[in-house]
Amino acid sequence: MLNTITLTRKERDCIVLIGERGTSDFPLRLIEVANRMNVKPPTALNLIKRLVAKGMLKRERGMLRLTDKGKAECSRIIESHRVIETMMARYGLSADEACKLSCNLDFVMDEESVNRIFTELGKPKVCPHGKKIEVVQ
Amino acid sequence: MLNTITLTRKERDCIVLIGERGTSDFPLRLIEVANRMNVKPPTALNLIKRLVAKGMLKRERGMLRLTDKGKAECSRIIESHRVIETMMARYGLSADEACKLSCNLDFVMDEESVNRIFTELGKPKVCPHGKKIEVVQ
DNA sequence: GAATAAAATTAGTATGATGCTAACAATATG
DNA sequence: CATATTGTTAGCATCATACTAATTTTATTC
Repeated sequence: MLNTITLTRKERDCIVLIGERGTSDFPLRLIEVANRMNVKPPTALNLIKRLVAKGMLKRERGMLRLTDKGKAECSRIIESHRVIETMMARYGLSADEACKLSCNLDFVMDEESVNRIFTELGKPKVCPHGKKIEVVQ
Repeated sequence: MLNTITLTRKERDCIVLIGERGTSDFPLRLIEVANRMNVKPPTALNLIKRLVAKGMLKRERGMLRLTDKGKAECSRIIESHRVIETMMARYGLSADEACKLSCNLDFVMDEESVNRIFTELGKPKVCPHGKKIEVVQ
């Protein structure tokens, strides 16, 4: 069963970007999202508006912050991402390849499936390459 | 590295459908592709035209056949599909869940990565559920 | 072979995701 | 305050997906 919350790939990338790099001290702004995603501000704005409409994101004086729902979704994605990545790495894929492929699955996989793989793998805390998840390819 | 031939998800489904069920005795026709993909004939036609343009498919008196290129691509996808599925099933996913998730990866994964997982798994000949690959969800 | 049925095709339209430029507005910063 | 930065709007474009309605083509059947 796939996850009920439907995100597009770019929405997924945006949530992970904001969730990963936007600490409470330094929340991201539109211009930074645009730059990091290699798109122009109007494109980023469009994406951001969709995430706001989906209840994932809130904007306060230009600052972009995930809502609780957005944080939960982001955590789920990152957890799924690491699980999938780790599984693939154990089967001989390079960390980068595993990461890229994982981005195609992490946001569509349901929690139950992730948990089942978790029990087999042990919960990995970091990516196989030890770096942060690269959201923008 | 992702595969250089870029297919959309529906193109992937269509190639696999034709490759799997279209034997040389009974090649599929447009109407059957439409029915099996649960779309109307014009939608199927559009898809088919794109695959013809990409050199994956040829049409002979209404019969749809994969070209050599299409056959190679289809084989690659199916092989990748089974490898990914088997890997996931070994980590506790149900056959159906593994199949669904695998459909998101099988057509974007490059041969080298597939082969690396192959060496770890042993080349599986069938899906974990022993059924044909379900292309249309 | 003509009539009918089935299949294929065209034309037109729609939606959603992604992306852009150009212009303008709002907000900071010096 | 002037300038620079940032955000926003409007308008447009492309691609994938999908539809209906109408027409044409191809098969089948009488």
